[in-house]
Amino acid sequence: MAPGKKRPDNMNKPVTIKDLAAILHTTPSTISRALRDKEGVGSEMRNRIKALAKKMDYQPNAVAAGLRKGKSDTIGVIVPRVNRDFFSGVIAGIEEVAYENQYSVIICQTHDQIEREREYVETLLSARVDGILASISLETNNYDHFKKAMKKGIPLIFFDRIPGEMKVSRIEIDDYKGAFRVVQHMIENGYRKIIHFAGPDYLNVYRNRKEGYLAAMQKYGLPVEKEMIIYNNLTLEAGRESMKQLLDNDIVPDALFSASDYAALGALLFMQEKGYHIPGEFGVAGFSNEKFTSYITPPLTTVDQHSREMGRYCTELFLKERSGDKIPPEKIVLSPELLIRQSTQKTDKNFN
Amino acid sequence: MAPGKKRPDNMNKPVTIKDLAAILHTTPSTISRALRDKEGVGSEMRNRIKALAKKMDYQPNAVAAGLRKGKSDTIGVIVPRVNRDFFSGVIAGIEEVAYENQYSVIICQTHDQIEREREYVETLLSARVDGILASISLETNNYDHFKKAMKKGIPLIFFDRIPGEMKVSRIEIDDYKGAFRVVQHMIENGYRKIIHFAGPDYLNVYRNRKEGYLAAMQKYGLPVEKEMIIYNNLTLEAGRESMKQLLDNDIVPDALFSASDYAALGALLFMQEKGYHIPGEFGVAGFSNEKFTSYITPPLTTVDQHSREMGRYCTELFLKERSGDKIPPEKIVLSPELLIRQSTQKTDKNFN
DNA sequence: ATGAAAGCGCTAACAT
DNA sequence: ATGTTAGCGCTTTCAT
Repeated sequence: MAPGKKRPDNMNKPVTIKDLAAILHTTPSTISRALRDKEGVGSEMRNRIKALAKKMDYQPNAVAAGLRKGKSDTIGVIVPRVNRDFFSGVIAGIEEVAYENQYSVIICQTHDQIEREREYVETLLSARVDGILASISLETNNYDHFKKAMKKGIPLIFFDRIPGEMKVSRIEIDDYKGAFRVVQHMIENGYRKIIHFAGPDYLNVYRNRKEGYLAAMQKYGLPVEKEMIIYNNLTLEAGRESMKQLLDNDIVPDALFSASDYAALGALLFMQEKGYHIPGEFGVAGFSNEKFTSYITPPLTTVDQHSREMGRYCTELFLKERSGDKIPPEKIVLSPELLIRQSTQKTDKNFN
Repeated sequence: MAPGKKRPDNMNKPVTIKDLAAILHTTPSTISRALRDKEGVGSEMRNRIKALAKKMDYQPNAVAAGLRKGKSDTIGVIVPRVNRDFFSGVIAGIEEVAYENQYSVIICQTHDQIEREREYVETLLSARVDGILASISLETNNYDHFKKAMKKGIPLIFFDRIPGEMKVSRIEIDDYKGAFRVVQHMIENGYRKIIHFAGPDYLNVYRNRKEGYLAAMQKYGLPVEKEMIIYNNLTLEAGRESMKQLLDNDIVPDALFSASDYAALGALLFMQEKGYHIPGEFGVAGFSNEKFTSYITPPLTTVDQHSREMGRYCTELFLKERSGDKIPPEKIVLSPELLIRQSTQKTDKNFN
């Protein structure tokens, strides 16, 4: 050692259980047991150990423990984006239950890109997370990366956006029912030519919402022309643009059921600019119950997806699968909640 | 071994570099070098190794590597809540830069509780994260847990909500300037008795917004009575309730500058219900540029905090501090952006 | 270019 | 109640 060094033995390296053991003339195993409140340590010894650990500012090393135990006490969560009310609601729910069970949560945003999704699955597998909770990206139409995770035997649970072809546990809401109810409500309120903004058909949620829409229309004998179903990427801008194109093509519906609140908002704003009265001349309903929907004018009819509960259930599903070897996949379906607001109250005198 | 077992040697244990080494009659060190593209491996050997790794579905174990290297390639992020547009924006920014630099992100929500904040700091230290990015909870008035992290020498960077007394790197927006500008704008638009919804004074952001408010009022010679500054918890409900109490006490201001968009919205809705015209009879401005602010009627004047940029800068600050021993704390101050919308346009004929 | 050896910090099986 | 031993999977000297 060169001269001029500081703190000869108190180098700034973190304290380990070995250090503690040396000081107390005992062994690492005893320290380990004491600190984790395992039995097999005398109460006097236990107290001395805990006191010393505190005094020396001992910091357990979860990485080392993880390596040894073969688990990390960490859950990986994959979502398209964190800044959607729905997803951040789910995350909040996941985090709550995880916290209650001493799990950490690693959050990954795919930005709706399959490539990022792939890389994140790799990262999570490398990190040896104890489970993966995922909602797939808009682009995801191939599931090899998830199948790989399954093959490794790590619990994998999907929520909301779910790969159709995989046999895994899942939790979703009844999108079909939610859509059916919205549209039924609109029809009963006097709307007839109701168009639909849809997402990609290979995503269960959008397919089901579209089916619900179609079923309701059919039940009431209302025709659905091809042009009445518009596929777009469901953003605010897309909603506005789609609406514009419809009018430009002289297609004038009297209502819209959008698979997304954002696209609904875009259309709503556009129609208002064009001078249409909402809900009098044009009714609008969305899906997801984004926070803004209740604050806009008029407040937007939408469907609540119980995001927080979904997150909680999802994590509970994981906890159940965690230990159990080969529990058959479970499926939970939550009931959506129709939130009737002013934007679809064509006939209600109170609103007009 | 009992009979009836399956796959005698191909047990379902994950493949390790040792396994690969045995198969290729070489050693773990060579495998490790090859897989990580370190020099010192013949190109033919390297190819054979990579091919085998792929074929055997080898999954690197980041936990083991982390233990060995003493780092985890993970950043811990602590926020009050993920489902605020501001925080989820910051998270999005953090995640972007982290991803570009092969870092994972662990997200922790304190729910604005100091106790959770403490526990999460512990968790992150145990997990041996390479850095902590944090925005403190509403309750946090003691910083021992963060000081502990600092003492361990792990990079700690605060954003937005910052402990006053600590000498650490930080990134914030100029809340004072933002508030000053809003209030100045309101005064210039003819509002006189402008009240303020404030958060706790020990949080820099709220203190600064209040100071900005006071400075603007003073500059224009407008008196600020004690009753004109209302401390509440800045939720929608609190905003509504505070407004109600003011009116109940016959205090009738002609405008509100709220330190939070949510509280501003609560007050706005309440005043509308009471029949006040906004912005004609009552002006309202908020702070944070939550998404809903531009969709409500009337759209809410507010201040944008450049959340995404803040997240990006914050992570870049971490990257800078990561290796460098004892770089002096840096401080970045972003400029807020005043978003003038209809809710404060008292005198603008276009709006009334 | 490759191999041998050591060890990161912890836990758990097996003694005593 | 405590100690001994072994090893999780990897990276990194240090040899050769």
